[in-house]
Amino acid sequence: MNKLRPTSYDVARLAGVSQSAVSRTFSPGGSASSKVRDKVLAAAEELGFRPNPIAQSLSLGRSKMVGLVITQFTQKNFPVALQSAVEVLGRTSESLLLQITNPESMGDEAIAKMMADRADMIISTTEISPKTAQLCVDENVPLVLINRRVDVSGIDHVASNHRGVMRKLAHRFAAKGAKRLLFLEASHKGWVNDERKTGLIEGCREAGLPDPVIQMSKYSYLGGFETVLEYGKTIGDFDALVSANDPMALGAMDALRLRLGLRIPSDIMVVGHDNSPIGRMFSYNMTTVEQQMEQIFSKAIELGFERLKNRKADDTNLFFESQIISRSSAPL
Amino acid sequence: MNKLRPTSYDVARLAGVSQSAVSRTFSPGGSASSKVRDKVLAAAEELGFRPNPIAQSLSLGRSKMVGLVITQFTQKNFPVALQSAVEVLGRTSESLLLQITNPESMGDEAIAKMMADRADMIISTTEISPKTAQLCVDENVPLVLINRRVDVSGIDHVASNHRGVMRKLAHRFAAKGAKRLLFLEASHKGWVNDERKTGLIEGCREAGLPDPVIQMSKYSYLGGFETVLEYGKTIGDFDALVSANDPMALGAMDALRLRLGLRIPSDIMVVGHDNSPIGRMFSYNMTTVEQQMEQIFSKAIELGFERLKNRKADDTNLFFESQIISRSSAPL
DNA sequence: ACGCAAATTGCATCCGGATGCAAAAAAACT
DNA sequence: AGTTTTTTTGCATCCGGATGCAATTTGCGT
Repeated sequence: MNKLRPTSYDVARLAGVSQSAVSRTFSPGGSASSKVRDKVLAAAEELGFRPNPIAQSLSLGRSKMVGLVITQFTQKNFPVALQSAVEVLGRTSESLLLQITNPESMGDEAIAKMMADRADMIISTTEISPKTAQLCVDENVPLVLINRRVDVSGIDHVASNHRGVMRKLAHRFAAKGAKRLLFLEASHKGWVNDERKTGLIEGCREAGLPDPVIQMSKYSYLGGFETVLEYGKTIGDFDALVSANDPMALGAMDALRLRLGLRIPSDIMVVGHDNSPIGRMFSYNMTTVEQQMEQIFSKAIELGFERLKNRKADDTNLFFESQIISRSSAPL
Repeated sequence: MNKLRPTSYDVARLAGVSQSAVSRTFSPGGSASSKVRDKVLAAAEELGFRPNPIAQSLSLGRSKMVGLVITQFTQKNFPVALQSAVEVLGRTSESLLLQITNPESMGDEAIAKMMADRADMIISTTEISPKTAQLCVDENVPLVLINRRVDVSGIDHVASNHRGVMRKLAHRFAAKGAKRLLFLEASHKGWVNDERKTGLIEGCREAGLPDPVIQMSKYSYLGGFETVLEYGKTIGDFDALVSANDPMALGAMDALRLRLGLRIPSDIMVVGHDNSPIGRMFSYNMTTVEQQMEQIFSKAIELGFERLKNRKADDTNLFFESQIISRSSAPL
């Protein structure tokens, strides 16, 4: 019954060689004659032997696991991000260790848990305190932040060019004759929100538009809905509404159409952010901005590996261009 | 620079005790006098010592990791399921090892990878072949399937009572005077789809309604949309449309309202499935069915632990009651 | 204070592979 | 064949804790 898994010693005995020979056969650069290798492989096959990854981890000092700390966004690009990470990791021989954090809270605890679990590197999309970041640096655990900032040397950052795409958006609006823009920023602020806001303002100035009105809103579908209602009919004074994320934009659309009786895009254009699947549905068909999530994760993991192998001295700070996806809520 | 992490030997040396004393201090049932324990804890604190989980795994033969194999559903309850799993695991001292599979493919490969990674147990929401299931049994890795079936002894199953809630739904429809029901089943079939269909049919018969019409549809928003369009105006002959999942239901709603000009619920009621956040938005406000995901995951993990401790001889086959969430698309 | 049981502590070994080193074997060169 | 160089191979040890066993200490009873 208790059929224990065979070890390298079992294989060695059956093959009539030493345990080291077995280990070398299964190691990429191990020197073993083809004669020995064949005997070992045959014996391994017969016993169903697979090297124990835990023993390997202990011996090598590497766990072959990448820790991913990700914020939970029920409606946003959470699945997309995860999917990207999994796909990228599938190509390496790493496994995925996951922690999920609440969007409002810091990820420090989650990162600490990853360190305790001995993840080889940590990729995080959560806010993080400099103290925790420094801890990673001290312990030589590569940490790569995605769409977040922390001012600590030894940490890599990969992000979308949030500012750039928003500037481009402003120019597109200008080209369409839109003048007065309303920007819905998230009450739960952060670097991304700031970048987007700044980009939009910069773009408006460059294009000769007046500064957009900045309006704070609760970060959710309901938040966007209620914020628009508070404006009431006066929201018609704006030519376009730009949201820092999709859920708020969707809430705004529903308030504009269902409650205020405005038409989109003729009365007011709406642009969301992150290309969540919801916005693609026909009843919204919302113009939005898409981040290159897969590329971002891919690069993040690559950077982590470079640090692991000590091939890096400088901090990387990389940006990927986002795409504007034009749909009927704002034909840009 | 290369500040290696301290080991139990370092702590032992500093505290002036043996390595075993350190180990025992950090082990739950270890016998250590308070004098020694204090010295060890002080030394550990000073050095920042934390037991190496990899070494523990090797020694204990347990990895303290739960493997979760989950199907990717961009619009469905994927985040909910994951969140539930993470919350439940947070209460144990396990970590989460994740694999994501394509909904159309088998999870065998993912399960094999989990076994290779030496997960203590595997919780899966993917289709799986009996062969792979048997492999888990043979290797003594507890496998618990969620909302899936496999006919192998030694595997536990936890699922929602899909059939039961659909029967209840039929009764509710009957009470509202609805007679002719249309059931949208997913082209990508499976046990869940069958259970839902069967339940609805049973419920209709019990309630004295005619059998529902079963219509296959592509499993997606667009699938539901197009399927409804194919019916055209004749879909108005039905009193209610029930979908095997949310995305199809949402697509159906949009087709009904935006293309066919029907009113929901007065012309036709619509019920989705899984309570995805989208359905909650005001423009849909869709009646749906909610599964007790957190309880399901919690139970699944509990069952896994019981098998790990050999406290189980029989196969468990457990069902949790789902809730009907009544909203305006079908006020039930 | 003495005897015995119970609790504590250290020693040695195990978990399963990886690897430096030196011995042994094979290949290459006079 | 004799010698040097290159590969193979095995031995021994390490990675960092956990734990059975025996030795030691402490506690309790009289």
